[in-house]
Amino acid sequence: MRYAADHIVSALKTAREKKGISQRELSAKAGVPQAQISRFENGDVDIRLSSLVSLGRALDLEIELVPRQAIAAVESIVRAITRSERAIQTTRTSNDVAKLVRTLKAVRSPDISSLAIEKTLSHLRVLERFQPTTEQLEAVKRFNDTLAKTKRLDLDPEVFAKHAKAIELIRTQVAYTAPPVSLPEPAYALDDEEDDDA
Amino acid sequence: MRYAADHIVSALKTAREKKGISQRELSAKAGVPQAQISRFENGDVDIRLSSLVSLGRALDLEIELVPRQAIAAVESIVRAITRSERAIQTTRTSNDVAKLVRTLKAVRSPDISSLAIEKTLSHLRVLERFQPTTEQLEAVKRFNDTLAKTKRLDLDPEVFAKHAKAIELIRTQVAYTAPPVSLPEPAYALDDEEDDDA
DNA sequence: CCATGCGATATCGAATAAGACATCAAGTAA
DNA sequence: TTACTTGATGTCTTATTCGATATCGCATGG
Repeated sequence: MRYAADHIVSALKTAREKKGISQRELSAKAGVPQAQISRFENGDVDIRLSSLVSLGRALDLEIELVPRQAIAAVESIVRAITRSERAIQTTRTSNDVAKLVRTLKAVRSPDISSLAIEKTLSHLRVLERFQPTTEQLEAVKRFNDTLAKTKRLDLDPEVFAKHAKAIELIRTQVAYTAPPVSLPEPAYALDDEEDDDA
Repeated sequence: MRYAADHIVSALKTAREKKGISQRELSAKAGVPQAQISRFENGDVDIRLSSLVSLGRALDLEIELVPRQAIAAVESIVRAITRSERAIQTTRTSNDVAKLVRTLKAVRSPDISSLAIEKTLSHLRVLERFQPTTEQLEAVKRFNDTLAKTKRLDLDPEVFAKHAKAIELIRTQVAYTAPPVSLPEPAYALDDEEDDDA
């Protein structure tokens, strides 16, 4: 079924994804069955307000009625806040960084210097300590995707450089803008074969 | 039934009332049965999102998901806009002014000079030409309520003066801030026994 | 290969919103 | 009084969410 509330539906879904929690976790928090959440996110059901509020609350979102005149202003505020929100550190989101670390370590290409790889790895170590924004995490994911596609075989040095540059930029951003608090408990460890600090 | 969405419910109800439209009118606009709107406004039903959106749209309101961090800012914006919104001119809202005019004309009290009454009446004439904000209209309603309560008998001159002062203030505000457009068509006429312009 | 976690689906019964009426009491205007 | 409007309720029937539970295919990691 399609009903005229797509933006709410997709907003809730992306909110969940940004928090990096699964439908089952959200289900536990909100007290709404996972099956129901799935149906809801796919627009299969015309959700009731009480359920919507429950789900929203579990995601730190409130439902507001905004006058048409004000929605531009409101959305810009919301956008600004959302953008600057740190991604909640979970096993899942940190896995994106960990995964990239793992893959990079496996790269053995004649066209890419191990020095360049080391540099990127050290940037990732910084990302691990601070909490990157969801926006920044996406760059990590893109890097992962690219590496997955090329299967680490014919890795184009140009492409690699581009992604590496992106990571470096993020590292700089993070170091300057992220709160200098270290993670309460690193969800994973980087040190399996090296141990130098950046 | 009570479910945790009171603020939405009451917001929608007051929005409708501020527009001065009846449940039946809203029903026609939104395509939702009047009975359903009544039950909804009383919190008797757990409304579905599609209905909520329909009702909201008919009232120029959009549903937004706002991060908890942002709701203070958002609400302040919404408040600011709502407060300064011109009341939609309908038979109902203009009746508030007309009613006050009628009641005032009927006042015959030894404690209140007819001059004071005349003055207020002339202010009301200005209010009729311009569109007062909903906030300002409320002062008119309050005056009405007070007069209704006292049944025009033992009207306290102090109280009268206070309300009259409020109306005068509004008249000044309106003359300065309201758009100098006259109403497309005055929903009612003031001139039944006098015709002097202010 | 096996275990795990993910989102999507299916089924079923119970609860309930929705829709289409019809009133009704209270207030209000003529 | 009479006529009209408004919001609230009642009563049907139908449609659909909801909740509980199980399962599926898929991807990932060991």
